[in-house]
Amino acid sequence: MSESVSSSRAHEQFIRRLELIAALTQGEREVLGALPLELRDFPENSDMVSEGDRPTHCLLLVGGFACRYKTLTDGQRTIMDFHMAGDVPDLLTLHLPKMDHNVGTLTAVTAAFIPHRALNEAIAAQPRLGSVFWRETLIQSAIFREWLVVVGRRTGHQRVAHLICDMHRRMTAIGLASPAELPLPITQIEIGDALGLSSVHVNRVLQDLRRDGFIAGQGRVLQIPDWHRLEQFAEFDPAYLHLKPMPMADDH
Amino acid sequence: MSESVSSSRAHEQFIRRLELIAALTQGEREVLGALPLELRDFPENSDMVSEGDRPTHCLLLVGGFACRYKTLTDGQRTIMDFHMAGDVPDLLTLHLPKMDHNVGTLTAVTAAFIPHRALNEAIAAQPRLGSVFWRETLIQSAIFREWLVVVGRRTGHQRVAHLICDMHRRMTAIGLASPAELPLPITQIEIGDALGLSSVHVNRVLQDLRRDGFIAGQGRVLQIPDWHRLEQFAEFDPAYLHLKPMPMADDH
DNA sequence: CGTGTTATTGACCAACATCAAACTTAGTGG
DNA sequence: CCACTAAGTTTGATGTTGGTCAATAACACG
Repeated sequence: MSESVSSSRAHEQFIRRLELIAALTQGEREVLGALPLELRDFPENSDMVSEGDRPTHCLLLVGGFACRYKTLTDGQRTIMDFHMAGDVPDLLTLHLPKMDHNVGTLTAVTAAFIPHRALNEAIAAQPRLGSVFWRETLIQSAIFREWLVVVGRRTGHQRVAHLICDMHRRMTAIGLASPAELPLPITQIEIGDALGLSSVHVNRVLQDLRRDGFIAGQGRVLQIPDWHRLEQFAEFDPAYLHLKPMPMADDH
Repeated sequence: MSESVSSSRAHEQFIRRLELIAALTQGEREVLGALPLELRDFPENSDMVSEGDRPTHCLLLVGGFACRYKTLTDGQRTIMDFHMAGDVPDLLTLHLPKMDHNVGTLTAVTAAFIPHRALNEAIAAQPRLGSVFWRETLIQSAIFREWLVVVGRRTGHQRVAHLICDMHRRMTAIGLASPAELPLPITQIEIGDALGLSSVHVNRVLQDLRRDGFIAGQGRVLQIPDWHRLEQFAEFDPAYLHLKPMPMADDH
């Protein structure tokens, strides 16, 4: 059920993920590589952290997809963000001890538990790591702001297009997608929950986008004939992701 | 145009504001009280920080109201949050140097400039202050998440009611509102920009809320006959503000 | 080969946008 | 103090986006 290693694949993923948003020194990489991790598997559609929890660990996603969501009194849920390998969705519990929302899995997930204490010791040993973690939570914040604009002001078609662009950038950054193919691991219901649309409407929007040549491919693996065109349509500007320039960026 | 004092009213506001979200030691208060501040006035409806800027200072609001917003290509704007005395809306520039949105004034504003360097020195002198600032940015983040739910999933009536509850809590916390009266310094246009509604619709919604006894008073000073009823209607749960229990809380 | 989830379709309806105009208010200069 | 102006508020008429309900079809899984 659990296992403890030093500088495993999980460590590497975490380090590579942080290097997408900040440069790391060798000393910092070493401290990160020595973090104690306990791997654990979660089934599809289960909660990893729940509203009201006061966790003593953070969760590093190693495989699979998760989302951050709230459930309303009438049972509706709002998905506020998606998470994937390398993300630590509950990094905020370091300084906001009580969760005010849930983090749940979309697919089966493997995650590594990192004790708060170990993270704080890492920060103490390499203070700049504190800034990197802080920065990571600020980028999260920037993503929420951008989604606020998307959900508040754009049409259904633009919202769906924006979500596709967003996921594509993030998945490409960690090697899970390519300019050619985007394997989206989320249902139309979940897309609706994230964008404030009904699943019925999401379905119709996807058909329109397909008809208009913005997306292609059936099932959950999308091909996008013209990224530039899609991004333009969605008014997608990746600046809010604050990623350093990608190695194999497909920018015009 | 500018003035430098030690432990002015601005310092006190900042300290009191931070004490709403975290306990401070005497040493921490002293370091905060010694921060170099330069006061400056901004006219109504002007930008204090703009998208693309790389500020070397942070802005502490001392008087007046401001908002955080983005402008879309078609000229529409989305307001992502409101700010008031004691807030440092661009605290995030400490670790996200390039602004990805604007901060502008709603009313005439007095703000104090604090050099990044001074803030970093304060953190170095009292490391727990770093955690407090980090926490402050995390609460900002929690507010964005909550608004995401509100904008994505609630009716116009609930959105407006929620905004009123939100502003009331925050303004009461710093002494700008009471259970009896809420002097809202924002136009219906701005309410619409914040909630993803047209100003026409906001106007009709306000009339409905008035007719149904949720709000009273004309002009921009609202009276709320029954806070509990309004909060229930809005499904407002103040947990996301992460404020410590208020001295004169009006909880049931 | 059932059983449950997801995707799709159609019919109908409500919330909210848009457009345009009138009205109110506050501020400004004479 | 009064006209003049600009911004905000209010009202009405009309159209569109996207929701809801309900049923069917397509999958995935054991």
